[in-house]
Amino acid sequence: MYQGNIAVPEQLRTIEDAECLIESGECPIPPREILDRIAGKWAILIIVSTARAPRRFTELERLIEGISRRMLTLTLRNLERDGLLERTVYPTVPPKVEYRATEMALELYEAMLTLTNWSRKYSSAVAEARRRYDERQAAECDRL
Amino acid sequence: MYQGNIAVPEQLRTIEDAECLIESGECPIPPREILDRIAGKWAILIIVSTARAPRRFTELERLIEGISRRMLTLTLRNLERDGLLERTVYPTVPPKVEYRATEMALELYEAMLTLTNWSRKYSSAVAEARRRYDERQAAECDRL
DNA sequence: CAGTATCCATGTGGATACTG
DNA sequence: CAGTATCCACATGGATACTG
Repeated sequence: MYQGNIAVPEQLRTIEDAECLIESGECPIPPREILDRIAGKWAILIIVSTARAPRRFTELERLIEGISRRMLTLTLRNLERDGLLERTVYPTVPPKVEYRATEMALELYEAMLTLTNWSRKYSSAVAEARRRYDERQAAECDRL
Repeated sequence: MYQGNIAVPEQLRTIEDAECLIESGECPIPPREILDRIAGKWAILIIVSTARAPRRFTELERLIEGISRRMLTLTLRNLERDGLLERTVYPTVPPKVEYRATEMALELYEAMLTLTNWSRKYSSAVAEARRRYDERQAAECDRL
């Protein structure tokens, strides 16, 4: 049995309690939205790549493999709007714009690491569970 | 300045380093997939509501407001496949099926709390950032 | 350079009729 | 009861031509 101190299930008996934490609560911005923001394919990558030094638009476009111009723009705007990215425009010709992760963003990234740690800890267990599940499905299929 | 010990930016200079953590790495299941799994609107709610006691299908359908039958089924299957949910079938008539969160799932939920904590800490800062951003946009619009 | 605007393909998810 | 199957609406996201 797992003996760690998971505080939450002790307090959360109902789905409403959980929704308080996940969906709404007293916060102006519900946690759900935060999750959505960073769950996107690109946001975390942008935060990380602007964490140590300011980056320019084209630089990010090159760094982040596979991102489209559209998605880069959209994600940058959203992150900037939420105060996770600082945008500095140098009014030169040609224009120069730099993006840099804010401290808030760095802490968010740190929080993300808790999840990646879980992932590292259990990834083989999950893989194993999937293998067994798929095996059972195949067996089921054969039987019919 | 933020003085906490964010370990990662120290180690992660390039986007490739970050991708190691977020996208791939040596794990059989990349963290990205885990994020995708729980980022969905319903997964966490299901995990929480099956955390303290087994729940039946219809029970979940009633508990989790707004979920469609289709999404409930899909999410349950995915969670079961990943070993996050235990599915027990009682071969009675009518059938009875119970779902229960595994220990792995509880730990995942615990990890999620780090994010909701961030959210609680910064939600007003984010809201404020948004307000300012939108205000600037409106002013910009007026000027044109 | 740093975007914006447009078109289009695909995926996601709701509603619901049907079934063992 | 516990699903499955089907249809459809909408959002997401890629490619890319164009612009200040």
